[in-house]
Amino acid sequence: MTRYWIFKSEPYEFSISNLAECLITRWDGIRNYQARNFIREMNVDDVVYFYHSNCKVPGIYGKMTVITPSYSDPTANDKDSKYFDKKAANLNSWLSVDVMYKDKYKEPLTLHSIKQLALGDSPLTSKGNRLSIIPLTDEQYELIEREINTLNDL
DNA sequence: GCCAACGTTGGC
DNA sequence: GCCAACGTTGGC
Repeated sequence: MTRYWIFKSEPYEFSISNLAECLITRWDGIRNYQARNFIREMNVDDVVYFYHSNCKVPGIYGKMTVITPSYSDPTANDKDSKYFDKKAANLNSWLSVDVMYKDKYKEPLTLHSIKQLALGDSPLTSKGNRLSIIPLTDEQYELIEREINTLNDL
């Protein structure tokens, strides 16, 4: 069963353009239990939208796919990593997946536009949302995908 | 830069 | 186990 997700990143840290260059990256440094539990549910070929947060125009800027099952996030136990967690209980305290670049949109789907869609309840559009990994229902995915395709003549 | 919302921490 | 204080996220 293919599932659909949104991953957030601050573009100053890592952007869709960075991913378009390196093509494959490990999505690591997630240090929130709810987000970690979502990573655990991921499967190869899951579809992920790349969301730019904390920037001038927040929104969905591209697409990627999950290319590995979840695995222990090596940065949690790496003293030299900025994501080092000295309290991490064990190797599986935190999880990563690898993702592969798929698309970078000429016209991003802005948060403003997303709020016009009838997504229903989602951490994406609720106030004060800080969740960096957000699951989408099939219906939410369809709405978003259709809007992006319209915007980009896909 | 402001500040609301939320997760985490730590004293009790 | 409660909850106030604190730190961080992220839209505006």
